[in-house]
Amino acid sequence: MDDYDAKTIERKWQSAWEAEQVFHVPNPEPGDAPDAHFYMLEMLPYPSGSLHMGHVLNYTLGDVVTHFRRRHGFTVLRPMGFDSFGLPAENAAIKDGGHPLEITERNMEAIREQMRRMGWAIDWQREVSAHEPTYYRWTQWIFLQLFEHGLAYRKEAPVNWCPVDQTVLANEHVVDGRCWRCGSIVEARNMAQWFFKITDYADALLDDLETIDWPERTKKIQRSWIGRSEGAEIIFSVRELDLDIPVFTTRADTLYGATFFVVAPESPLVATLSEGMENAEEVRSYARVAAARPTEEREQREKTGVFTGRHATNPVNGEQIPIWVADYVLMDYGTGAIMAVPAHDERDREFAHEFDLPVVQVIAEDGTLVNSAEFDGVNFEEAKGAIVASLAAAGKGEPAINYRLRDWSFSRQRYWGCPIPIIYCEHCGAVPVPDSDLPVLLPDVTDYRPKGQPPLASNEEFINAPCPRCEGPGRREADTMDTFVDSSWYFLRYTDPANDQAPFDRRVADYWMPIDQYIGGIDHAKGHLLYSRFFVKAMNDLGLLGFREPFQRLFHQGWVKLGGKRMSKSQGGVSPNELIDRFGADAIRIYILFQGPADQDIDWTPDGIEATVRFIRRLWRVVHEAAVQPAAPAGVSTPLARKAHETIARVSDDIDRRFVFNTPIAAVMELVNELSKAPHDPAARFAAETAVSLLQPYTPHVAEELWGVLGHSSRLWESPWPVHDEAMLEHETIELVLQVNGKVRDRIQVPAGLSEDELVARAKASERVQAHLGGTERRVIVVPDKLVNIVV
RNA sequence: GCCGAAGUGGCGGAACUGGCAGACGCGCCGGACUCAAAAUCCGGUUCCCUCCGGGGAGUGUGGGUUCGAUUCCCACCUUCGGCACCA
Repeated sequence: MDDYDAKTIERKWQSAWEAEQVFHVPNPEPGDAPDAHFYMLEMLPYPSGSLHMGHVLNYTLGDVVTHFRRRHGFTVLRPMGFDSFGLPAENAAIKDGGHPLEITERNMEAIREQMRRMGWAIDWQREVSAHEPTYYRWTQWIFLQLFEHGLAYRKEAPVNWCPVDQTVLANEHVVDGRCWRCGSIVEARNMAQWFFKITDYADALLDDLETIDWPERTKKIQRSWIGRSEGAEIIFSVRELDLDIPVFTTRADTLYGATFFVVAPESPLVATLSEGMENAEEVRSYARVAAARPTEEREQREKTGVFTGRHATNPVNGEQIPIWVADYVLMDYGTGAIMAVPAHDERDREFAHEFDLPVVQVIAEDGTLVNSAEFDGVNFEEAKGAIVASLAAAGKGEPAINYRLRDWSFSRQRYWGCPIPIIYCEHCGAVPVPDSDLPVLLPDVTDYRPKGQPPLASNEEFINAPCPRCEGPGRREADTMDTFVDSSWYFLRYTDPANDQAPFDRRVADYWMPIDQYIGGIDHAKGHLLYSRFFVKAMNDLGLLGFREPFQRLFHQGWVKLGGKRMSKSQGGVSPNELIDRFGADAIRIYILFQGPADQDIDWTPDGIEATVRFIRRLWRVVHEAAVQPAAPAGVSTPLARKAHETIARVSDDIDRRFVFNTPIAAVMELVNELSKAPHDPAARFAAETAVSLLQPYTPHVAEELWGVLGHSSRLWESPWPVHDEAMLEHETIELVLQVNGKVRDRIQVPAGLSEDELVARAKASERVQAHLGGTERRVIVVPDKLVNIVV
């Protein structure tokens, strides 16, 4: 027996898999009989560096599932690609010199090599990269489809501007008022920007969460991000201006308690209302200053505001209430104006307190209305509907729904991204580039540093283009797309990566999709995972796809942390490559999954990797010993044989039903321990085969090698998953737990299947039980084949 | 502030449907082999008490339901995540 040599074994099997393209799966031809197939996908890496241990966990998880499904007879699609456009590569290029393209491709090559060395079962023939024209041509095409159907539009709007990265950010990427990448405080700017109309899909995105198998916490994040709230739109009017101002409220029941009215400083109403008033200048200057206040300051929550001198009519009682301008009212939620009910809203109460405005209670302690005319005594929940109904009859209000979700701003003032295929023409406006002219290639520029305007704007060769409609002079859109656009449809391109007629053939996409198991970090809960759902729904509406959800089942792996922080590429210290050199890929794969439940965070420590190597060496030794034993005669049922069957059952159930990956390793360790204690058991060989076979998804290299040692000429990677014999799980004797008053007093071996009376008799025969049986017996609880509890 | 998740030995964790708390592994202690060490193997390892038979306590804290609670219910504490002037 040679010593276990990870390096040689791993190289050997990796070469075999590569030479035979073992993990490539072809697409079905039209008319093929449907087969059992499975689409396994992990979120694709961003090639701004090389892989870290977080990736190792993510992709090893996917790998175990891939092998497990393959060996259950499924055709498993498990592709890989690169989210290769984006800021980090560009910033790295600016910092260190070099071109983003060079840096990106160098990183991609390093990652491919790492992935090969980890032995992951990937169909490399389907590789896609966001920055390749063959890919982004279709990103542009999909954008144009959305544009032509009104789902992508350009408008001037206040947006989040990162002063360091010199670009606009989506709401999803502003964290605590700061840029999620560089941490600078985000500024509000008014700019013409591109948006996707994700708000059209707010209800669908909400409702269809019921149809997918996702972690509940992720659904909750999406639900609260979409933020649907049901209420009413109610019209307040300003008599002297003959002006109707609608407000949104969820509390129509408190309408009689509205004692003042507030308009957001950004609202166009500020100008209208202050027009001709004595203090017009004061009002406007407050609005100007307040609107320009940095978000951070505005969140201080100290109430400021100014009275306009105007009054609005409360539609329920005709009361004239003062109109204020105050920055605690936001322009981009509801209508940018509110009715204020200081008695029942904390913010309104603070404001009323600050400016000495009247407070009128309209809901009593018991939840019924007071001071509310004919609604007095009505329960507040009922009053909501009743008041809205009565306003609706008078044409002064109607039920309404508001969302906190905003449209997705996706244009970026940076270089390293997908060009937006639009040409601006003086006569024709924003004109789409015809399909036949796609892709609009990202030009090779030398200076791609951000200078307040997008780098492409100063590239004369790129920017000047004739209008596709009138052939007059035009200018190309100089912004590029957010990388989250690229990653909103990559999983579709994998199904048909070489298609040069379309982003994908609908038949093929419909065959593989939706993804059966998606694995990635929960940090994408309200970004990528929401955007992709929107894309799929929109493409379904456009007839490009036959399904409405991309990810049927979702799992979030935990973070691998170092010193309490998430691992990232910028943190040195733990290099998967170095670990592979020292311990081998199999040991690292098993180690990272043995640390605990895969959805839980792991504090990285190298302690115990050695132990994992030790386990593999132990396996190596006992399997070699067992390999010279004769094969077990049929039906042999030694304790070792039963242990093997039990292990098959446990491992299969853990991976399949429970989706846990640490306990199967423990189960196989137990089996190997038993085997090493009984090396000449008639079932020794069977136990060894079982251990190797069950471990194969975790340690595919050494398992394959040992499969050969055990005399198999077949390939383990394509051998059926073992099946346990149910009869072997039944024990002839069981350990009966004996309790007195719920405390364990004894454990005895008894034959399985005894009657309750017989079990009680045996329990009472126990001396240790008898010692605690003083007093009257009140009750006896029997759990057959398990436990007897005598209560005295 | 609102919403959500999690707290188990010295450490990572196991206990799936209310029924033996601590599987498996790390670390540590003792032993075998060895001139010695490494490697390997064997035994022990929740805490406290013990006349060595055993007894008691114990899953963040305090209560409750139950014959029986890591598991269910209530309150609280701590940590982590989401939202946050959203009307």
